[in-house]
Amino acid sequence: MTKKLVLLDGLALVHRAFHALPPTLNSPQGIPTNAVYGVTSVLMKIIKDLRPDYIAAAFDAPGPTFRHKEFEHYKGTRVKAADELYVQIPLVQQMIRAFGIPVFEQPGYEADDIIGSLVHKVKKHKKLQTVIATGDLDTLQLVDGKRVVVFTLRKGIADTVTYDGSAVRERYGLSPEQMLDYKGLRGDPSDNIPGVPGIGDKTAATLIQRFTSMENLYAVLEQHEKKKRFPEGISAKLAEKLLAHKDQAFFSKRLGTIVTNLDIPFTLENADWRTHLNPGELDRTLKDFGFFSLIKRLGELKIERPANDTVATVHEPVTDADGTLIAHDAKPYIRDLLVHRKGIPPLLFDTKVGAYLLKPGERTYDFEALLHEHNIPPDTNALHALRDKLARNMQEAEVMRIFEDIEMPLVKVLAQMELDGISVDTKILQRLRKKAEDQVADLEKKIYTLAGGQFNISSPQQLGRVLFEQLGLQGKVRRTSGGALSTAAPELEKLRDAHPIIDRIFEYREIQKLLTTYIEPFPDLIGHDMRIHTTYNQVGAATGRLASENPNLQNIPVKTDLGHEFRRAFIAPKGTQLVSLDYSQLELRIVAHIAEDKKMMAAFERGEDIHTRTAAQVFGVVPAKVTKEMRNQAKVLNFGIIYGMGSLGFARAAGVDRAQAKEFIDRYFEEFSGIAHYMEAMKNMAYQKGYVKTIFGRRRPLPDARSTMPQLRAQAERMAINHPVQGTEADLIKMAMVRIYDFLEHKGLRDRVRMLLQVHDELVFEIASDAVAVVVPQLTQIMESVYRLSVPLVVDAKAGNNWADMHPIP
DNA sequence: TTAAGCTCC
DNA sequence: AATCTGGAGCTTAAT
Repeated sequence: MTKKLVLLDGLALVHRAFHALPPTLNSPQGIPTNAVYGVTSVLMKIIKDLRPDYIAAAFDAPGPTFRHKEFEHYKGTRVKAADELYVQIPLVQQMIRAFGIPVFEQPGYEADDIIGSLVHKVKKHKKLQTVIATGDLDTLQLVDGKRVVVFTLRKGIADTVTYDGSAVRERYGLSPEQMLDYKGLRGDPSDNIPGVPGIGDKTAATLIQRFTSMENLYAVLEQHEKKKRFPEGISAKLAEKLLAHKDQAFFSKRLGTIVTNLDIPFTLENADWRTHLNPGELDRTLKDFGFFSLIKRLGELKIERPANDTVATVHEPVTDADGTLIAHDAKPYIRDLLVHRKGIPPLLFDTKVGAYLLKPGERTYDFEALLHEHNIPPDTNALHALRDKLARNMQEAEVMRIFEDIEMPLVKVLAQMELDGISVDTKILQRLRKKAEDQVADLEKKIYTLAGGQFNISSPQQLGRVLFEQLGLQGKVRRTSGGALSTAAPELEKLRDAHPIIDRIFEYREIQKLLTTYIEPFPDLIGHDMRIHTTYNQVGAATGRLASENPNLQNIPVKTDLGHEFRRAFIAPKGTQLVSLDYSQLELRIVAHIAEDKKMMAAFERGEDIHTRTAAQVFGVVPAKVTKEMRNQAKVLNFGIIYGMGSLGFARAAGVDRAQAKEFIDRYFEEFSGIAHYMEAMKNMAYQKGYVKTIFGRRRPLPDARSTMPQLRAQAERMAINHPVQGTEADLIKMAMVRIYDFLEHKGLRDRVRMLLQVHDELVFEIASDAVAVVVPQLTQIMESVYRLSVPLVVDAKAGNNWADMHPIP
């Protein structure tokens, strides 16, 4: 049996209802309720006509600024009307909840984005039809045949129309995906999407019908541009208009694209409204509003609790064992509680994180798969049963302390960081985009000239042909696994002197990367709060590190000039400072501690530059005699150790021959014998026990340490050497994050100090300017004393108005 | 979907 | 003869 999910676009329905009904309706308390009445009426019509099994509502979250239409509306002349509308929103939400329907809002995003993400999320359920109920047509791009349709109000609230895939084609002559191309050209004034000036409904539709997409349209136009003869039906004037506003058109398309990857705490269970509906409460709510006619209509609907045959397994969060909140992936749920300023349960048991601690490195921790793995029947008790099983296994694996003291308290911290987001200056972004685009275009031309023809520079295959065949460049270039000569940076580096095209390719790649990965997608990722909200994946990295996604804010460029300029777009809002606190040489300090290496410990104890000291030891000179080159080779050596590098790898990285590399490494292990011993000990442990662990007990299973395949075994051994170091680093900074959060909460500083980002050994804060001087030393102190190692932990503090221009704080 | 490439720590 | 330093995410081209 196909089930039906209805997604309500809350604000769109409110708008329609508000303007369709006379503003004379008032609650007994005198609050205007015409929109509440209208939405309730529409909702009952939806229930009657569509008979949905599941319903969820999405609202545009109120924020300090609105990016699109709301802001314009608000600024406009209808402030009074807007007030009367906005005051009803909480009431509408109250009414929707009274029907047992969950309400979702996410600061920084529009209801469309939430709906898009929910549509995306339920896609895997083949036997589910999704109906988007809205007052406007922005969501037509989400339509998918008959499986995702849009149900909209045409006029007033009684006249409705449903768009499935064929209805969209019939009405616009375009497929749902093409609605985006259409909008890109046509624009949408109500959404502040510019489009191409002078192109309206008709032209936009005709062009996309004929050329299928904007990409294709522009490809054709640009080919014809040189000949100054345009395809039939496209006048020179029209072509000129289109070409002149190409950037704006693509920007508009992007602007109009609905986000589909938000992490919303939605499950089909919590959208199972008939189960959650409390008839007495609904009745009372309707009476409170004075909607007596609706109470009568409600009776005619004959709403019944559904039989227990839901599509998915029950794993809605539940509150136990003593006020503990049990959930499989609790963070979205916690985020929701934080948004609505509800209390956070003091104890948490996240089964997803538990499963991860027991088996880090799995690709997914799917709830159903875990039940299967642990032989738990998928019934209403499944979540409890899984919790019990995981708890026992965690006790046994001795990871309970990590779970309870680090990972569970961290969930709330991450949820708050994700909600806060980091402020972005879109003007800087736009300026940089122009600059980068110009540079890329310029480089393209130069590369084509040098190559003697056009080709796709981004295609390694085509680039390889140009370099190695057409230009006949030669060198000790490695091959890719596919057998072709590699065009990766270290290989091209070898050809640098052979041809001027190589340098241009390096520049092209750098700028192209910055453009496509960071600059171009960012406008879409910025919420109406003008902030970027990343998501932290707590179960993504096998060593215990966090991963940042959508977007990844842990790999924002820093080394190159252009990358540095990009960082300038991450700003501290007025009256605040961005403050970065990073652990100095954290991984090497951990190595010194775990390996109990006397010389390395002594160097850190004395506050020496560790790479200079290493060079002094290895090369047998006093530190004052260490040259830049020596220090650099020592640095490569130090980091190589952490990663389990061999002599060949070191030779390559340090630019010495193999014999010399071996000599250096031998000297290193002679001098730092503790480290040599540590490495052997970890390989042994992996072989004997099948796992290694951090100083806090976080495990990493390494079954391949016993493999008979040398390749696999060597890799497992390198992981064995690296995990205790990288994993301990992760443990330490996570502990620091929890302590800092508790400190800020306890001191009532949460409004003035926000922890925004974690970048493995660095924390970035937004701090009220007048609090910086007092708070930063306190934060530094917490980080440095988070755990006592046999070497001191040192934190460097920097502050500034953006993430690029920061000055050290003493 | 995978491979190749680049970004970060 | 060759031997690929750990941990991530994201984009493009090619399949």
